[in-house]
Amino acid sequence: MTYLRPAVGAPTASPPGKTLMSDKLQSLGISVYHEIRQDILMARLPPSQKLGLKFLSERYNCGASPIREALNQLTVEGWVVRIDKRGFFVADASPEDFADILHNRCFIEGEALRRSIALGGAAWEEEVLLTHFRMSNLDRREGDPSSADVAAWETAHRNFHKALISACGSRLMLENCARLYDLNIRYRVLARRKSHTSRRVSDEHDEIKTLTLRRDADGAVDALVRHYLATGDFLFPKD
Amino acid sequence: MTYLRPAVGAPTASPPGKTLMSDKLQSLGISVYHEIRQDILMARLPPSQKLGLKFLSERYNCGASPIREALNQLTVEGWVVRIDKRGFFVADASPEDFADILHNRCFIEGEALRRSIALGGAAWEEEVLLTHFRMSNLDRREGDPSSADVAAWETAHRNFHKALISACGSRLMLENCARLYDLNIRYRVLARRKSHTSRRVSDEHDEIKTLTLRRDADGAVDALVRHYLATGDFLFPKD
DNA sequence: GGTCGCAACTTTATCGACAATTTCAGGATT
DNA sequence: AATCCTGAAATTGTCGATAAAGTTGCGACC
Repeated sequence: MTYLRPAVGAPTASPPGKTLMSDKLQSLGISVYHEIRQDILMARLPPSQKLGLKFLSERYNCGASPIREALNQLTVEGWVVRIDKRGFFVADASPEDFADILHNRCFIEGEALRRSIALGGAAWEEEVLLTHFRMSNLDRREGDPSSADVAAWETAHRNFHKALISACGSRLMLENCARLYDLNIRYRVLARRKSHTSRRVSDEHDEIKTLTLRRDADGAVDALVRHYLATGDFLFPKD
Repeated sequence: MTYLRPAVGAPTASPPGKTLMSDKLQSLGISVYHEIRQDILMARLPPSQKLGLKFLSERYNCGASPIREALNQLTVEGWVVRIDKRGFFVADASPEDFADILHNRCFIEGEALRRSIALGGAAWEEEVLLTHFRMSNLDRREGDPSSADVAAWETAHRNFHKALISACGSRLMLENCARLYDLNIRYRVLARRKSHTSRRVSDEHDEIKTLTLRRDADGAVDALVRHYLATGDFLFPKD
């Protein structure tokens, strides 16, 4: 019996020749974890969806053990809710939850940016400049973007925001921000709106970048918070 | 075969008569999770300790599956580090890590307290008053406290700090604070100092309570932060 | 004498099977 | 007609066994 299985979405044909013994083959549980996480993030698994072990075993093509492993991790991270002896469910989504995420982002990421501006050195400045430039290039393309373009922009956008706060000096803060960022993506997908194409988001990013590199902490944090709040209003106008 | 096992630390004798079908019997994985977590918190499992499956299976008297389940959750929470295909280890501890926890506590819990003071109603005020009173009573006992006393004080202390911020209105903030609180306990235990008996901690708690109930947000937050920083200095004087 | 490589041992990751519990549907009773 | 049992089906939680790594120790070779 073998634990190997075809990579996700890849053709069943194996790569030529060597099996490459320990070459980066992560355990099954971890890769399934990433798959499920992505599916929840992208709302392919909608909120409150029942996550039966059998259903998931078939969907992700593996045994129940790796599935349980993945679900456990997702439970702690808040993507999945577990009801003892009754199974797993995709976490609910609500406007209140979204608002909570939004305000926590403003609060924590604002402080992280402030500290980065205070502590960041030349390498940090260059990283901010670079990631912003890369994102801007993708921004320029108009028309109907392919899904590959969207994915590329998503990555560039994440890298930019990550770069902004990367010099804050606190591991816990960075982890927190990363988690909040992902939680937020889910709501962006659920609202089925692409904020980056419909608003003048690139102007907002420009402003954040400029004020940050100018070491204007108050201005940069203010711009960042306004950027987030504007996105929030755009996604859920009523609130 | 049965999955039941004697409760932790309890005599092997089973309760008289009925097996009480679904009465609150949580799954094995979850109870083992709490046990391991407590052992790490209390440093009975020291930092960097290798957590072999066999070792844990015997220590907690169950199969490997519940152990893996528990370890996975602990990994996400940061208590345990997992190295792929190489096993699990108790997370390292370092002065830098402690400082990070400390500063994040000051920052987040300070804000949470501020919001509680702004939003809290009569029920919140009563809760703060009550939990403080209960802790104060335990504070008075001098001499050599039994371990039961210490545990009771620990609980009362947690409840007081929890009550302070309970009206902040943000689930994420409360979760964050709870996590940071626990992370901090570990360092208190590692430093093998009981801050509550060696300093005038009760005075600091009094001050926090009084300023909070007076709705003096700036003063209360300042007192809280000073309280944390003082504890930090006490535990790791050099930093 | 030190380093490299092979082989036995140890440990992790996974699977399939089994037990305990929940859920659901159908029928009897009030 | 609505409610409450009852039993079957489905699902979760757990275990022991197995495969595929990693680790260690010993001997050969430079």
